[in-house]
Amino acid sequence: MSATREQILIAALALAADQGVAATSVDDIATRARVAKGSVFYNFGTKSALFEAILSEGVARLNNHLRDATAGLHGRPAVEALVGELLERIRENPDLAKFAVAEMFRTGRDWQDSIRQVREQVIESIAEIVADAWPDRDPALTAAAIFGATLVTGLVWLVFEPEREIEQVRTAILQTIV
Amino acid sequence: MSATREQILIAALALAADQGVAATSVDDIATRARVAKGSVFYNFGTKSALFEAILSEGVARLNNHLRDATAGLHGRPAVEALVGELLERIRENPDLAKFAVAEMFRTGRDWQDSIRQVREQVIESIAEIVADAWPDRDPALTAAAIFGATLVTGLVWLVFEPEREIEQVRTAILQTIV
DNA sequence: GTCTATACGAAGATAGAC
DNA sequence: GTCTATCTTCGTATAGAC
Repeated sequence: MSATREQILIAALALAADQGVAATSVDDIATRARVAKGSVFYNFGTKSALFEAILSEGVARLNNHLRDATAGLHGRPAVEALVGELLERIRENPDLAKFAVAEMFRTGRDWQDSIRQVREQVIESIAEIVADAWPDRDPALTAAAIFGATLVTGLVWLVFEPEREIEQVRTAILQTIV
Repeated sequence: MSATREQILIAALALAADQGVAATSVDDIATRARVAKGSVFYNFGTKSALFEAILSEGVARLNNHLRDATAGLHGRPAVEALVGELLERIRENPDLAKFAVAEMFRTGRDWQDSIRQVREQVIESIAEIVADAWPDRDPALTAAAIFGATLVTGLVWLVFEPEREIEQVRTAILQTIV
């Protein structure tokens, strides 16, 4: 991937995580990425396509990480590995987590399809582990609860109490989830 | 409150929940509310002030409900009442929940202060109950986990699987949280 | 208190030089 | 492949009639 393209992706995600996509202008993105506005359109075509690329590439990586982290595990250990890995991914890329949270429940957006895939894929990954660990529970709703608890706690940590250790956060979540 | 003001608030919240605030124009709000654009500015001054009003009024109501629902309760029953009440509030006003989720972790916004108060007040309300129910846990992080689990599960329910009963959702959350 | 008409700036997108 | 300059549309906000 070219350096220009990379810089644009990073700048766009950072700005959108903080202000939202619509409030982030291509001018702002270009300035922060230290490229000209024309380069943004040359590399991505439209503003929408730029954010679709951020979303789909980010989610593909996340799903791979979740699968690797839980491969071969079952029951409670699988759930613990999953929560731990998700938390580390959020720490690794908080901007992507913020962006995903903000867009997760919207339906009237250009990248509606991309975001739907994100949600379904991630919840589905978690639901498989839940179904295996607790066969008597509703997999989809339980997966949503675990995902929500980890995502919100992780972001509260990184955005408002970054001085805490990840182990502290992981413990608090796993104590709350059974 | 005047009918015009009320219609504007409802229309603005519905549109912002679906598309985000910045992507929602005052033109769109006025059309949906069946009033003239000028009336929006007459009643609220600026677009920002309109959304600040939505946020602060909505959160004041939410906090009152949470307090009433848990008054006099302690320990696990208090947590159950809290989750149940929060879930009902989300069902009652899903648009406000979507709006709050989308804005929750942003810092570069006009209504940054309002949203900070929202988050702190709600998490604080929950943290008090948590501290009482589980004195050995970290109140703030545990509160975040419970809030996140309920909020995300509630919205997954209403947005993507509305055919389910609220009791089913409540049970799934309370089974997951201990 | 609500409307219509309009001023003015911002933002997405394109054209063409280098 | 990246830049600058420009076009055009859209959106916030205001002024003034009713």
